[in-house]
Amino acid sequence: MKGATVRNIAQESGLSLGALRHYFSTQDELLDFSMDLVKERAAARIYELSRLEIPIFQKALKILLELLPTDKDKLAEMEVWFAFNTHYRSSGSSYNILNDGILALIERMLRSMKESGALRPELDCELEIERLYALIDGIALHAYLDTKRVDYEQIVKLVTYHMRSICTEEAFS
Amino acid sequence: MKGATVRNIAQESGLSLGALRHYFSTQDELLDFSMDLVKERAAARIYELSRLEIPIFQKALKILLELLPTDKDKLAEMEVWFAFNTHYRSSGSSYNILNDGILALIERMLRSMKESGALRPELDCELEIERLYALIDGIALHAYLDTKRVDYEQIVKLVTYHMRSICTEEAFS
DNA sequence: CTCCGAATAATACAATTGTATTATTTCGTT
DNA sequence: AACGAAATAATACAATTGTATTATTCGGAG
Repeated sequence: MKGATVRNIAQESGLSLGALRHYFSTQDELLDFSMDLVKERAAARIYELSRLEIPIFQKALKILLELLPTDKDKLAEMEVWFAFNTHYRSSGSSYNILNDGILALIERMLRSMKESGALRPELDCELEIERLYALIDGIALHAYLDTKRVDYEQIVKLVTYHMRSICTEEAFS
Repeated sequence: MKGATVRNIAQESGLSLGALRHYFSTQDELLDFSMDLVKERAAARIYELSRLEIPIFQKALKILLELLPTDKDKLAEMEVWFAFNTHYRSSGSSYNILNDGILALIERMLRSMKESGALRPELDCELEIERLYALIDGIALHAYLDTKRVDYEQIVKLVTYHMRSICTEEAFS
């Protein structure tokens, strides 16, 4: 957040301090708005993905890879997300950073896979939801912290490996 | 980092500005030292765990649960860790926050489990290391972000579930 | 065209904060 | 006891920053 001063934001957007203040009377308002914007965009991206009509295993992989920071843009987005999160935590703001919709997306995905028989029948669906959710965010965290080690190829390998381990043979053949 | 001002730290430690400055001539020095301290303590805790002499499955569970924020203290430590991480990223400091030794610990753990036959033979050990590492940090992240949902019970259930899924039947009977 | 409010700009103000300076105290050594 | 260096304290200074104030410009409705 070091650079997210009102003056910097004003300059970068080509406005003066007064002009910017006309729309956002306080810095917190400005930051809240920005975070809402990021969340809206992410939600829209996720929604689009969930409406794809392709084979279930490929679709699952595609969705999961879209959730992960597999390119510079998403990596930067994640950087921002973490910065905001830390800021809100330490500033005691009441802003709720949660609910990015990823959990709900993963839940729908796995339930539909279970329904269609793509999920191995002996698995506990509830726990698989939590496990996949944690795994995805863990990979995201590692990609964010150590991009060299957890690069794109590694991410694909890991996600594919996990999905294979919970799917029936027929689902990805 | 909002409250980590030189003045606050001086006051909380019962020193004056000048006294504190006698030991740390700059704020960055002070923060670097603090982070090193946190890392040292974590490393010591991890080292102790790795020397335990108990059955391999119980030992693995014990170690993994120790790595996770299963109590207020470790949760607070994680909060600090994230705050520092974000600070260092945005301040352009050259401090290297990486290498907490967790990856090395998990690698040793899984390799010894593979050696002793506790790991299911059909699994890819390299990928299982990365998967478990990501899963642990993902659970940690979720516990940090949403303590209500990912509480102690949930953490135990998830970790146990995953370890069972990669261990042979004999390993945890 | 005129007028009025929105939009923008420039400047000011107070608070915080990192760092520097200077003076004073403490304490072990000779 | 005396000296000197380390330790501590108090104060000062400059920079940054959020916010407030005031003035000016713009653009459309009447």
